[in-house]
Amino acid sequence: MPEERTYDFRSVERAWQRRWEDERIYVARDDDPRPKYYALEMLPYPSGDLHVGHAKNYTLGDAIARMQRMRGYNVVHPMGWDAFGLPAENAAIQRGADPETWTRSNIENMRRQIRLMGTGYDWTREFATCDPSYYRWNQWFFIRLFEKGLAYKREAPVNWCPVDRTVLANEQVEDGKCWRCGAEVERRNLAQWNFKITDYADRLLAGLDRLDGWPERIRAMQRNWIGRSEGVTFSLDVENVDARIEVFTTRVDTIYGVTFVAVAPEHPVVAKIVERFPKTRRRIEDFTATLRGKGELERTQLMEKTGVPTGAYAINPLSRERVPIWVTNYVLAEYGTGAVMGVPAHDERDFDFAKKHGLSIAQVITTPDGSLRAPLAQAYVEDGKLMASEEYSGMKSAPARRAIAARLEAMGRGTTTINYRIRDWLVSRQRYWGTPIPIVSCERDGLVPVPDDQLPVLLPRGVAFTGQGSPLANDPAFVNTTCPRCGGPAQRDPDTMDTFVDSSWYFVRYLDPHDAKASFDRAIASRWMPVDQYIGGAEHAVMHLLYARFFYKFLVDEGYVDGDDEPFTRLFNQGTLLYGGEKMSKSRGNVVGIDDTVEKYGVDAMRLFLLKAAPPEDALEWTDEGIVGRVRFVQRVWRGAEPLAGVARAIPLDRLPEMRGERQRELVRALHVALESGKNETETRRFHYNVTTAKLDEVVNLLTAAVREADAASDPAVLYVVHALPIVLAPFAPHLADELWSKLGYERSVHLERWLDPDPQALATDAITLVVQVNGKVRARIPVAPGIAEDAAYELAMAQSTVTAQIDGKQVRKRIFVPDKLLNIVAA
RNA sequence: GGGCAUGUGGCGGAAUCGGUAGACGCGCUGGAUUUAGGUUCCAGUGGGGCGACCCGUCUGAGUUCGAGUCUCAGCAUGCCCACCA
Repeated sequence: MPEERTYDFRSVERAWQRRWEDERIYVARDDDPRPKYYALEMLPYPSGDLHVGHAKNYTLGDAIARMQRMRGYNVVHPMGWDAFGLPAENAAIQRGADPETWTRSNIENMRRQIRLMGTGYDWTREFATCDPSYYRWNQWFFIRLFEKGLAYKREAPVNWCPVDRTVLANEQVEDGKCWRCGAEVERRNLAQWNFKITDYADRLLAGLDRLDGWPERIRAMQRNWIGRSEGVTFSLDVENVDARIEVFTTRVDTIYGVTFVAVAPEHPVVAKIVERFPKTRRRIEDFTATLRGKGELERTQLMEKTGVPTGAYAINPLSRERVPIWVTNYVLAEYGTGAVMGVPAHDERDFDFAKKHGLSIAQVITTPDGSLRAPLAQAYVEDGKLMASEEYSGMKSAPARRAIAARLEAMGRGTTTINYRIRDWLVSRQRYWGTPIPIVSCERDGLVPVPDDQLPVLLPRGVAFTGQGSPLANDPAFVNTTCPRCGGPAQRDPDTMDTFVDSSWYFVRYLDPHDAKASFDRAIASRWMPVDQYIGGAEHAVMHLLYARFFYKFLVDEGYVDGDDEPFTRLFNQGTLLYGGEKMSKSRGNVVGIDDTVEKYGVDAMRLFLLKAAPPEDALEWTDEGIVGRVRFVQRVWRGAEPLAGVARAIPLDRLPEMRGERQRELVRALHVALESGKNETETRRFHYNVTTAKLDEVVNLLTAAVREADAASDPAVLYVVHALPIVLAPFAPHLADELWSKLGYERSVHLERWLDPDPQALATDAITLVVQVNGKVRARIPVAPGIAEDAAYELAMAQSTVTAQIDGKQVRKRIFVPDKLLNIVAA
């Protein structure tokens, strides 16, 4: 039996959600004259059901978008679906579900749940990346990249996940394991499509310096991933073999300490040496066999450093010494040149290897004071002073590097080189549920792009999901086609694109989502870009966020969008939601559902809890008790304000009300403290609305007390706060705010109102508390008038027994006076 | 091993600048109201002491009139990177 004054959140919340959509209050217009603000949460994958962990992410984005809208911005806040991907296809294999049907029904459910949370999205911009009208432009951009030489197909050792049965990009291998399923990744030689992200390495790095609206942690992770290192690449002749070995080193100052050359088993020189020295063939092949199929993790980290001598020798170009060439497991074929100079005295890895295989160790760097002498117990890897290095002996490392680099360059043997750890983005996937790669392979014409007017290359329906081989490769009707150039028989590429391609430009498509003639309109996109506030978890630090930055630079370079080539001006990393101490996730089985929570406690209570419990960047523990406090808050607001709803219409909020006494002053001040907090948290982009909502508690607590007074209904200050309250609540508890606002007699939604500016006069106080310290310890708090002079304050302080008792008999040495705040008396 | 964070009551957390430590909420305790009350209202709630007081922000040093805040060292936790030559 609901009591008269109980706020019935169930019916109220649903009614407002309907009205907001009917009135299209979140639809952003391109021609709106107000300054634009693009708020965006990372594109969700429609996995099925939302839990309150998702709600945490969307609630923050929604509060920011609502706040900025009320602060006078033309806000665009879109939502859509990252709809391609493996789970849909796995459901097809396991349960016979059609991936599209499965995905679409998940989208339906998640859209319903997101609406249930009352988030103010502009649904007119919604799309799913599996819509042909979207992925068509994936294909179109793929061809543009291909034309510029930025998409290329190449056979190389790649990461293969045996469980998901597809290749993976380097970024998608974590600790040698597949980022999705955790299976140990294998190495395979396959011909695959790559995007040349390495061409953008320096710009991706330089751009990070400008992104001061990004968490430093994410920038550091990207810098680390790109991994720029400066050094020298030089070549060594191989004795009696017609070949040279190129090596890359950042420590060319240690070149006189080279005692061996280590090469990766895949290095081409190995074949030439084997040809020249057939007796070593067996040994090398046996060794290589032990490594075959082993992932990079196993080869480079789990296994001990090992190797076999090839029997050949390389010549140090400066010292002319001959040093043995070894095939080893610790040199990566893909990084640098696939070969390194071995300097055991000054490199830990080389030291270990030399010790194990009895290779000599030649010290060529000593400490600046020259005290360090062989035999070395471990590698000395610091810079120092050169020794045993001919004319360079005695030089410091840094100048020696420059001098030796110049000498090698003059000899025509070397160049200074910048090497990057990042590798090209491998985008082919041997799976069905993704964007088909729009390239046809013709025996005569080679790789031919599908003409633009034949896009999209549609995913065929009704293919068989056997779990054996790629569905597209097994479908002759799809694969067999004619060459667009010569008309002869040709084959379609049977692979689909990495779904990270889909999410690399979706944020631009939102701005012109229904364009059938182009990916998006240049003028419209340029008006809205870049994204002003991007919100998402840190798990995409070196995947999505790096790919999207690369892709957007390409879009700007090619003139598809004008303006800065960084797409996300500011990035906010949400903390995860924990439940029972663990991250809330479906796979852990510790989820708290949205539907149940909303039904039991209400949307606004859920939103307020998620905002209030912790700063948004921190991990937050969900508790069923904690949300009860927010349910109480919602009810308290209603019980406090609603009874006064009919008393007065249209209280002016642009000026302060008459305040009859200190209680009224305090109440109005509390409101303005909350307004100021909301403003500051938004402007500084800290978004610590946990503090702002705490200030709202104080307002409501004071209001509840004031309303109990007999004359509350005729008190201008109380009525002023009642009328202002919906505005300050609106970004955080949007339904409660609008319900109260309409009860107060206003026709238009409160979300179309202006946020109120905190009034300095309301924030000012006419009595302040002066803290009196003796030797830094608080001894008294005296109420004083603002602006009190030091001498007057001192006199008041010395009238306090708690102060004089501490000074008792001591000499006052010093007085520290902070106006209106503190007086510290130093006595000894 | 390297890098970056973080460390405050029983719990989540507050505390622009170095200036009243613990706002606000949960929980707990006591009281009120109610036929009843799991989501009502009020009050109290860092520890110690009867007490004017003493102690207290991971530990230890330091700077300062004054340190949760700054510096150094250590410990703990979390995240990221980890044979990249």
